[in-house]
Amino acid sequence: MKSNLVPSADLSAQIAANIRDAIVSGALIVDERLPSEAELSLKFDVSRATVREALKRLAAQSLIRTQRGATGGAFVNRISFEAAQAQQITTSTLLLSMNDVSFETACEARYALERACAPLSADRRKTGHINIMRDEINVQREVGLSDEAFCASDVAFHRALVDGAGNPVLSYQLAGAVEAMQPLMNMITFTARSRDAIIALHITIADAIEAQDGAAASAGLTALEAETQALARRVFAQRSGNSAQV
Amino acid sequence: MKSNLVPSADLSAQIAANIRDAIVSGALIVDERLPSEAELSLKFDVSRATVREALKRLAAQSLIRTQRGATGGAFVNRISFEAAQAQQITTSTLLLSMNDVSFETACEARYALERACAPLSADRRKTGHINIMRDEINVQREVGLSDEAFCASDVAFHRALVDGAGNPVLSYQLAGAVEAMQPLMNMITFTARSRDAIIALHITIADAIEAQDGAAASAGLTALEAETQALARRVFAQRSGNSAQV
DNA sequence: TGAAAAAGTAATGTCAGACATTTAAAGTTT
DNA sequence: AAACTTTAAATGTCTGACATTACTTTTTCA
Repeated sequence: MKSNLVPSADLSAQIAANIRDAIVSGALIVDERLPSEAELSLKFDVSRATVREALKRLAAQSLIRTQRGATGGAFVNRISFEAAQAQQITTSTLLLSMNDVSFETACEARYALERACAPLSADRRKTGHINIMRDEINVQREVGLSDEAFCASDVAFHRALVDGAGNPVLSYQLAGAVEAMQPLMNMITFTARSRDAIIALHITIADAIEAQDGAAASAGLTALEAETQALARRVFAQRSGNSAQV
Repeated sequence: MKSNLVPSADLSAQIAANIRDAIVSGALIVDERLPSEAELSLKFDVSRATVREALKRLAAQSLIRTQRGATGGAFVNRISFEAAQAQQITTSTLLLSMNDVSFETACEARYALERACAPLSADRRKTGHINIMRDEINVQREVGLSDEAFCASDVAFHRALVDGAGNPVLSYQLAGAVEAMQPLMNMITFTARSRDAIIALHITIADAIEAQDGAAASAGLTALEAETQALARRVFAQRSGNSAQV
């Protein structure tokens, strides 16, 4: 852990980058304790406040955790799939909402990635995954269900499909794509008829996954993508046609 | 932007969460200026140091940027695909290295996701993407090329393939999967013979993409995955067989 | 008059030192 | 031996000061 820092940035950013490099490169291993704040401030020749700002930056990325008390300090964190997923979802969601990504583009990406999981999920899905999919389909059938709840159930359905592949890396990657779509999906009003169409395709997909027919599941996802894109086009066209509401 | 904070966590974490929620919910919009540190410290009734720690947490996630000077302050940042990608790569890389994810699992995820891009890329790739792929194949042919350089070229090849789909969301998502694999790939020794096999498949894939034959490109990727998995098995088996080196 | 120079100002960046709080370990008492 | 107390070391927080930056305003003077 050398102290060769890049100038022209905040000291706390430089120090954070320095320590981050040490973690990424493996010079600092999981659960290893960093020097105390006082020691770091000596080492980098800055005040304790600056060291703390650097450590908070790292904590925000789940790279370290801190403990108080006599044997406390900052420890290299083992990034969990859960924490990484949460971060990825936040980042992906903001990325889509801030960069005028079209519904079409995001939707295409999501279904392309899901199709990648379908054959694996058809192969390996457990009974639990099938059950979740069936349950969510029943939720989606409920009359009087709000659009938000319908979307949430949709997300749960698709996550079960993805999880069925039994590959945590895939589940992690897909979480961002699927969850980040939700705010965009929430902009859509789902009529009873469009819900019926979606539910029918969900049943097709669940059947295919249960029958371990990957090709059929992929085809179902393709059909669902087409249905969703068409629905979105209708909704957006109607909106811009009626009231010119943003 | 209310001040109803969750207890039992650091004040700076609570404040960061509060402001983060305001950004994610859209209460604070892109390029909007946050109150000054002094004003925030009044508002949340904490010291300026604590406010600064909170702001550094947000800066570490690219949610805000800060400017010095009279008209400076903290501004809501428009997350760029580039910044999001860099974060995702760091997170994904650490996730794989820290959680004993098997080569097999990571490799499967990567190729599954890449196959999702292949048909789109075959449809839409520009000449530039083909050129990059051809160029990287030539790099991979160089004699005396180090394993690291070979892997780096491999990554560049596959990123060109993914970028060919012309979907920034897909490119962003895939960047994590492809780049995070590199450290794992670097553990492999690529013999001249195994390089030849990989290069041959790269040529098959590049040809298929150029011919806009998505199915052939997918098939090429499947073959490449099988080749890579087999190679990894050979290398790891040999290592555990010979010297009991970690 | 007008452009350059100087001063003003408001913000972040950094520092120093103090105190509060938490936690585990060491020591003491019963 | 168990329960309590003390100690020590660490992070968490506060206060106040000064440094630095960059925009705005004013002044100077050609």
